[in-house]
Amino acid sequence: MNHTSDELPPDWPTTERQALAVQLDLRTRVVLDEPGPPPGAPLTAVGVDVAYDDERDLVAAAAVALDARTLDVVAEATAVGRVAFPYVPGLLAFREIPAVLTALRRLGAEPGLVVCDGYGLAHPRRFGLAAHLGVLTGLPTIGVAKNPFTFHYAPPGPDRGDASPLLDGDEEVGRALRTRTGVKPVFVSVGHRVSLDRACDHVLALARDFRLPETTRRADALCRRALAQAVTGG
DNA sequence: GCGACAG
DNA sequence: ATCTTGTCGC
Repeated sequence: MNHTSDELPPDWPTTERQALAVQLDLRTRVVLDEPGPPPGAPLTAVGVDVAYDDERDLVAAAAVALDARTLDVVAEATAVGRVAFPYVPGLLAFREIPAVLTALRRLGAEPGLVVCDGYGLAHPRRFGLAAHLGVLTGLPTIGVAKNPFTFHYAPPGPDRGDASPLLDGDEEVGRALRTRTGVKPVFVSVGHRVSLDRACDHVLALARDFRLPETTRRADALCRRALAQAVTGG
């Protein structure tokens, strides 16, 4: 079985300067005026995540497809390759996306929604990982992050479902969403072809039993396994 | 100049 | 992201 990632996309940026230019170009193609898939209806929600071994210059990505109503796993795929870009705040997409694209190609399911680990429009140039992946694939995408990055928010109410705006100055770039009563919120932002209200509805449904959506929990576990297996061999 | 900084 | 023990709890 071939678990090696394909080569990088031909013109993948090497320098920060190139990456910035790509962001400024691609960000004009983000679609923000579609509501996205309706919550409650049949939906294949795909979680994507990436794990690293910087020592060995390895990256492992996972894509896990769930039935959004039952949270059952319906398909899985992984991809292991070389790290494509260093971690630079604001340029995370260039580090994560190549391996994620390979994993998505290998997934035997058509995603109705892709849930990313990180941000979409909540980004210094309004083009985070989730928005970038959406533009490259054409798929509806959202971002769910565990930290507020450089943004600010007033703590949402204490109950599951309570939310407050995630602010860049006075602009709402996402939402702090409480998925578990009394537990730190997650930070939701729009990627591509999904409204913020629906993004939060989907996150709440997917985070039925835990703070993080089941999509990201499954993808996180799988990419770690794939990385460990790649390092160990066999 | 200094601090902050998704994963 | 990753480095890392025990521990409390369902």
